[in-house]
Amino acid sequence: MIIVSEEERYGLLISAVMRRMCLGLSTKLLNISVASLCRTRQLEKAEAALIDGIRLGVLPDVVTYNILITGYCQVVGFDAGYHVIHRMKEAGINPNLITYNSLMAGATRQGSLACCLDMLDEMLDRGIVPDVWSYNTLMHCFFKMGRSDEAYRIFSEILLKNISPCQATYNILINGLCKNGYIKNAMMLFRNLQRQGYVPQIVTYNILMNALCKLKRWKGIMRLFDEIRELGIAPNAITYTTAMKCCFGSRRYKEGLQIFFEMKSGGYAYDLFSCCTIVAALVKSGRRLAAERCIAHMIKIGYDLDIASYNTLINWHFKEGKLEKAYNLLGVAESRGLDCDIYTHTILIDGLCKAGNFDVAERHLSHMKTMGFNCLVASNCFINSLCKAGYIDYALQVFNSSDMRDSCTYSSLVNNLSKQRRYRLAAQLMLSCIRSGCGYWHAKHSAEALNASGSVPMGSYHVVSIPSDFSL
DNA sequence: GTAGGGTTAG
Repeated sequence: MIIVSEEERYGLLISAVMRRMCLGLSTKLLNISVASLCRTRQLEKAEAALIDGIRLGVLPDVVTYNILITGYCQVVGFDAGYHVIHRMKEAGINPNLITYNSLMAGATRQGSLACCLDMLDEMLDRGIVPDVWSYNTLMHCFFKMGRSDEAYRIFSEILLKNISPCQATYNILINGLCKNGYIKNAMMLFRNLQRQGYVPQIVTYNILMNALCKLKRWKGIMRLFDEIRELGIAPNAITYTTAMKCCFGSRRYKEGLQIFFEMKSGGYAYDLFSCCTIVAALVKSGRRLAAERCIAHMIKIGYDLDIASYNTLINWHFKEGKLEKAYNLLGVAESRGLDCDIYTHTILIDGLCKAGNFDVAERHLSHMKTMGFNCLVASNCFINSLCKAGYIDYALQVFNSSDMRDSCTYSSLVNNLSKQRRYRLAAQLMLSCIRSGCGYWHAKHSAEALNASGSVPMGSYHVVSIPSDFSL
């Protein structure tokens, strides 16, 4: 038996407490550093920090592993995140509610409903009670997969189980309804909630504004935008970007730029998203100098450009007729490991067509098809440029050999056929456009074509004068 | 853990 004095006993006690305090503090510090590395996608460094910690006697806890799981899910994918659970078990740490919620979020991000449901099952098997966030995430996952009915069932389950929905629950519900085409229902739900005293967040307004933007409902958006200000809710960069996009999308460049100036004068740092929105609009409306100024700003700030930003800049070079610069920039994007997406290919094809390089454009179009991309817009660019360059019969061949068409496809053909006074064919195409449910567009030549062909009663459409020397 | 950017016709 070792005899220790009273003094020694106190000393040992104090040192144990100190060690524990130190350990607690250090694990917390370790977690902060791992979290910050994971947030900046530096997983290898996060792992190195973990190893260093263990070497120094600082053991990771459940929080450390949960942070790692979130990081792996975000950077690599769900499987990599799930793998961390095995490491937790080896370290003798049990996964908790946050572990499974993070994994469900990871599964949702990559659109895997099966994994999301598996995580819920595993959670229940372990006797962990899901919270509002588990249900929020599951609801989000169902909506993301287009399964609105089941998503709504999860919302009902939240209420049935007497779990209090949080702000995000309603946001996810409203967003899910909007993204699945139930914008009217989402709007009604929003107004009903407001009548019941629900105070919407800026996120809620952003979701609704974005939904109306897709419908090109400019007035509706502006009403919401005014409402935000009346309620004293502070708009953020997303609100401004969405409002601007809607203005630009409906060709209200003046109003869009006004919002941009309001954002600037309000001291909002305009980020990469808003920069791309503005540059794209300036390029499209031919405001060359303003576009250049904005691009110079983008470069000066030193944003970490992603593929969408490169697409914006590549498109700018093409519109300026600088093909070589466009290709160089594409090379830069690829060398940075960024994958070209549907926009990149479409922009390339459009750029090639506008430069009159139809052979290469056509080859790239078939290459795009073999890669499994949806080529509707790219094909429309090809058809439209062929028409404008006078190769309208070849454009018709391309049109007839493909079943991909929308109102843009018809619009290009009808307008250009009408310009060549080939009204009969133009009218036929226009009617088949309307019959196929592609929608209708307002164009001088389309109306001419219809009126001239006598296919529909005069006055049904926007009527314009018909050339006096016209004959069918 | 919920919201925003980039491509075609008129």
